[in-house]
Amino acid sequence: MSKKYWLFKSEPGDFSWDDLKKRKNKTTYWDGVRNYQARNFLRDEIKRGDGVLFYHSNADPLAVMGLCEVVKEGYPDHTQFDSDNKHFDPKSDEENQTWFMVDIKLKKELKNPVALIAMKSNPKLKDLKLIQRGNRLSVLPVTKKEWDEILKMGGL
DNA sequence: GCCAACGTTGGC
DNA sequence: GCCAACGTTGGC
Repeated sequence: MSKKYWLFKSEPGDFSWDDLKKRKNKTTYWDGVRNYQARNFLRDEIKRGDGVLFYHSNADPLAVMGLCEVVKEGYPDHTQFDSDNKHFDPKSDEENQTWFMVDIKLKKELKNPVALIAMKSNPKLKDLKLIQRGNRLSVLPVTKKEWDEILKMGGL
């Protein structure tokens, strides 16, 4: 099975690249995804060893900050059962697991964060899902070519 | 703060 | 099953 590549969005106000750096083992679970298409990726497609670009949305700058690796494959997102959590889903229960998450570990920081504008103006990235109109997925696939190009732009 | 794009909800 | 209303995302 060949390795796949993904881009995860996070609002730094909620969870930033720096927050990840401070985590034990630089590892975190990726909770709070409440979109079915993204859920399907998390549950079915994202495998241990896959590469993840960590992207800051609703931020300054809007940019890919660094690389992570998937260290644990899809398992139930416990926040769906926690009524104190803002991601609580009353329609979900232990027998009816709706939402899933994976664990990712920080691998490498980009020398230069790759800004959204830079990706938009790079013709090699014209098909990147992140920059397509109306895109709202917080977990989306990236091709090997796009992955390599973004790493290059980031100075790796 | 605005608003376009999209997903979800609920009445019918 | 349709679709209007509403909520959210996320760039600007």
